[in-house]
Amino acid sequence: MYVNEKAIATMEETLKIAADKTRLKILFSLLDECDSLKDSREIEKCVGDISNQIGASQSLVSHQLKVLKDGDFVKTRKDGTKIYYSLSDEHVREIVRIAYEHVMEKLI
Amino acid sequence: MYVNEKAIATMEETLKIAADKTRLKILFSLLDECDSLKDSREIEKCVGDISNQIGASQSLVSHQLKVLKDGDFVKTRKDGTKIYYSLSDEHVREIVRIAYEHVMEKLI
DNA sequence: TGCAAATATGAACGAGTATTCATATAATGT
DNA sequence: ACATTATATGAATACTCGTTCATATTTGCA
Repeated sequence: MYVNEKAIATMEETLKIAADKTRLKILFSLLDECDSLKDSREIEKCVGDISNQIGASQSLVSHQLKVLKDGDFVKTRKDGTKIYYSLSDEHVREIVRIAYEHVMEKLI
Repeated sequence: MYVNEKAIATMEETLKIAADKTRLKILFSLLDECDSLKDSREIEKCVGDISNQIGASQSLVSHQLKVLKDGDFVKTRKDGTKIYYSLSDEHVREIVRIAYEHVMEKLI
C-alpha cells in the first residue's frame, strides 16, 4: 500500500474542495429534489436559485461554484443569461453520499 | 434531501481533517503492511516510526496525530515510553479507500 | 537520582482562503 | 442604443492552519 506523492497531492486537493460548508451546501442543493442520495436524477440550478436556497450571497456562490467547476465537481450549461449548474458525474455523487452517511452515523 | 446546518458542519470538520497531505500520509502509513485497501489488518505504529516512514519531523507528526485523534480518526495504545497509533475503525478505512479509488481514476 | 529516549506542547511565522463589497461583463428585450 | 437581469471578477480583509523551533513531560533504566 505504498502511495506516491502525486496521489497524496491529488487526494488533498479533492478533499479540500469538498471540505467547506458553502460548497457542501451547494453540492447538496444540487441533490435537493432527489428522494434520497441513491436517487440519481440530474438536477440543474442557476446561480440565483442556489444563492436563494442556501442563503448565501450571489457573489459568494459564484466564487465557490468556480472552485467546484475547476475541481470538476460540477458542470455547466448556458441558456440565455442564465447558467445552469449540475453535479458533474457519479463520482461526486458518491463522495457526497459517503460523507453524508458517515456524518449521520457520527451524529447519532 | 434537506441537510441541516449541524450535518453540514460535521461533514466540513471531518473532510477538513482528511484534507491534508501530512495527515493523509500518516493514515496511509497505518495501512502500510496491508496488501490492499480491502485488507483489514490492524496496523500499529509509534510516532517515531511514522515520522521516519513519511519523512516528516517528530513534532509535525505529533501535532497532526493529535488532530487525527481529536477527530476520532486514530486510537492509541501506550507501551512504555512509546505510544502506538492505529486507525480507529472501519469508517476511517472506508473514507481513505474512497478517496484513494477516486483519485486513482482521476490520475489515469 | 540522574540520564536518555519517546512524545507532547506552545509560541511564532507565513501561506492560504472564505467572505464581502464594489464593479465588470454578457445576454435579453424594448 | 439603453435598461435590466444574471453572473463573473478583482481587491481587500480577517481568519484559519500547516510547519518549524525550542522546550516540557513522561517513562524506563543504570
